[in-house]
Amino acid sequence: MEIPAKYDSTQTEDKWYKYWIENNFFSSKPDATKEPYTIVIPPPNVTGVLHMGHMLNNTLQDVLIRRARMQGKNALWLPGTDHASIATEARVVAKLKADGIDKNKLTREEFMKHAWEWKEKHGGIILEQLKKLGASCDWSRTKFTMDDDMSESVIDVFIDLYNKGYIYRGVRMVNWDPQAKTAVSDEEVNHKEVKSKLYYVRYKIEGTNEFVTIATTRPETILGDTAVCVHPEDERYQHLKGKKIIIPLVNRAVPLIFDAYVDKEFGTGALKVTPAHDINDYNLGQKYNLETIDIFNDDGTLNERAELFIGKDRFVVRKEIVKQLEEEGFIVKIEDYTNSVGFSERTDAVIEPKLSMQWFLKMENLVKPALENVMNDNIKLHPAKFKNTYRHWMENVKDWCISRQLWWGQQIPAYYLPNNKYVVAKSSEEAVKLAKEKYNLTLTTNDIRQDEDVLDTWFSSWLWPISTFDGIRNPNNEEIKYYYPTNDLITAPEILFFWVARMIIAGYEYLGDKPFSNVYLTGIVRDKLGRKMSKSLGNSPDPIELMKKYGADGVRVGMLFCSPAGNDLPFDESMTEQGRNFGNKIWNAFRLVKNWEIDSTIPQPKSSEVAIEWFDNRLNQAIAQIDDHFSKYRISEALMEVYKLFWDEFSSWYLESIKPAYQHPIDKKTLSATFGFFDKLLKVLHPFMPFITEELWQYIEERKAGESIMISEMPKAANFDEKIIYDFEKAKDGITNIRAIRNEKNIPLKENLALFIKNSDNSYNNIFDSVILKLANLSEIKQIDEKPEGSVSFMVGTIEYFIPLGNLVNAEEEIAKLTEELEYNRGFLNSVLIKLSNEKFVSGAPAKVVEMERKKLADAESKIKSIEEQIAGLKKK
RNA sequence: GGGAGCUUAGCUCAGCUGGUUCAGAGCACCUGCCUUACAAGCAGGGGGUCGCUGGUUCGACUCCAGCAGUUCCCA
Repeated sequence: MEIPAKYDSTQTEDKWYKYWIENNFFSSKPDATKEPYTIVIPPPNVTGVLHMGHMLNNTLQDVLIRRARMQGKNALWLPGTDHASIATEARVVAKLKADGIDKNKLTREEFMKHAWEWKEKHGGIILEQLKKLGASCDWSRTKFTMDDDMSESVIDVFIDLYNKGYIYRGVRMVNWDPQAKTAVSDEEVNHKEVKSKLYYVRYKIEGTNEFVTIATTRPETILGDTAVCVHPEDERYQHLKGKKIIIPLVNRAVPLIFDAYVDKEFGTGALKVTPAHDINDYNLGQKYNLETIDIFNDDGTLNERAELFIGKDRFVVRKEIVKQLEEEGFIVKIEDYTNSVGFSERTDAVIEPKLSMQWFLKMENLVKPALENVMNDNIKLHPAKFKNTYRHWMENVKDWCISRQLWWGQQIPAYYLPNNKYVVAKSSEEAVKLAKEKYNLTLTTNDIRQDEDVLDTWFSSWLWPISTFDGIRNPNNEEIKYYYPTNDLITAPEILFFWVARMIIAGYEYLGDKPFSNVYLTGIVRDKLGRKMSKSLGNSPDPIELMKKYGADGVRVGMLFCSPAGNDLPFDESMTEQGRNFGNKIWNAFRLVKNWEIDSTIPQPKSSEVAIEWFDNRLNQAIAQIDDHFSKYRISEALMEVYKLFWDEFSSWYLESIKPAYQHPIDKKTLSATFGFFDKLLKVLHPFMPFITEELWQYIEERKAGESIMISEMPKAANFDEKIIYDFEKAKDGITNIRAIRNEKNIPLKENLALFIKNSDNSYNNIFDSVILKLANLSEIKQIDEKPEGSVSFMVGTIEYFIPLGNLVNAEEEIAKLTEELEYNRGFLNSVLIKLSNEKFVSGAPAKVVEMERKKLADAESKIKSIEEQIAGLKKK
């Protein structure tokens, strides 16, 4: 097989991906004889397109899954998407609008038809994109959170939790998006610093001519005020105890209450209280039993309860009411002010805290096993620092608002009855039956009305590791029993609470077991300036373009290089370049080896024999280190280990050691050992760089149909001899020193040099002399007792090396160099002496440490002695 | 305002339960090389008072306290 001079990723990636698919390598079925290894994908938003965060996240998953597969496990990576109710519905509404269709004119059924059409057409792009990355998901199992079985699981869970008393309906302050006309979760609110005004408004005190002045950023809510609050110890207001306050414009008399919640220093120390439109005011309202006046419609306009400005938008009213307050003398002053305002993540509308009837899930009890099993490491978070955050959240958990005022999603299975009660049932027929049982009502399905709202998307995805295996509807089915608990979950810390934690809760509630054993939290991909990558900033490269340019392997490696778990990843294209360069290096190393002529009659050179012995040990050592990194989820460090192993150890040292002279053949033994190494290296590399490793592995020898590196066995770490590795390091040191001397003295590599070694303490091991001879291009290596004349020298440990250079040696330069070294060693010796003369050190430190210091002392003394001798020798001349 | 984390080379990060010449890696940088595997490369090299101040200890990058800066979470 002829091998192209350049690696072209565009020629290989699609080819091998197709090959893997055709051979069903990604598919997994329960198999009791094999250990399962399972990852469920964090389902991307069905409207989404691949961004850099997905790239990082899915690369990590693919690395883990490919490695597990090669370790002989039954590896399953289960893919899918979630229905993202708000995002998708917004997208569909916008599309309809563009087509001239108003959502409000459609029935629910009509709208859903449009939405499904949109989903079939545009959803799932992201999964196709993942294939470009090489993702080895079992595509036959692709799930969607609104698939019939998945939806049924969600509804079953709702009904079950309701029947257990965990779900209730209640009025609560929620984050209201007046544009999308739905409640959104805390996580879907972005807080931004906004320049606004602080309005000082005076409220008359009933029955007096006195006023109390409050400060507010939202004067339009004055119409909903039902109290004024001051600090109980604020002397300015003591005399007003028991008085009523008159709300301007609407002339409503409200109580003055005293509560330490108020900050005496802020504004005037007097706070207007609007329980319907501010969460803190709401709490005060609860505490003091205040009236609650909700003055807003769902779209953010004022309603009749406001009495004034009815039908006008909240921001219009803000301007108009200030004008009117000014005219009527209520405004004291207006200051510039910066405050934090919540915006909807989806529509960017200003969030309105709003009281509304919603469905809630009681969290207090459900949370207990989820907290406990993370704290005791039954479920491990990587990095572990997230345990703190997790605990903090779980200990302060609030009830989960699970209803959304949307259509796209699972409709809440609650049915309202004519008697103003409701029942929760799987179908309207069952609801009718329940109504009969519970309230003795004889009804038809036409007499009842199902709740309009849908469930929060997270109320689907929290079941993901269970429902994808049908474990809610059939908790004893073969699949769930085999694959659950899954092994690793790879996701972003941002969703630790509202997805990961909730999956853990659901896992313990429904299967009595954790959903996964390890959670690997990735960092956030940022640009060079440290900004989060986002569409609106336009600072994110297109991953598909990036893969075209650098190859999927290159991008994978580039992303992993600087992404230790939990650390943000400041992305720069130069990293993918480095990844591509690595691929190039592997390619060329392979070409070198592949193109050697073999001559089975020539004997194996000594240098090759020892180099093979060394690399075999070094390889096993590296594999052990890589295993260790993986066991600690240090994926980027595992990659770095492979990178250095291949580039430095294998290419720069091993291949150079065994490389035959130009146009000379290689012996059989060496070549076959080298291909053996290559085979192992490619396997270790495969999880990181699946495409190029497959391409090259197929080049090593003719493979049969259906053979692939991705289903081959991952090399296991064998024992290794540290002494050999150590001796080779010393040999490298020697070679490097000689090369430096060549550099410095401008001696070309072609010119032979001799090397003399003075081995006074007999610690020199000559095992790698043949390699040194070859790589440093020496004519001889000789052990001597007396240093030779006219030579430059260097030391490795306590061994002295000399290279005779005749008149190339500049005595002055040598003396200067040696003197500097002498100074350093004397200083070092001194520090050791101080330590050893310290009585407390000698008696206090462990014997081993003291012994080490004695050895350092002896070594330093011998070094100093030989340097001094050398200097004396040079000076004699 | 409450909580957690981080601060080591120009950049991104390792450095486990204090003790080998322990101050590391990759990239970037500098010098010399187009040496027929690879210039997307080869060979060699420089660079850090481990945020600051104290404490514990024979010994601190490592443990403790305070301070400063920074990030995140919650409010």
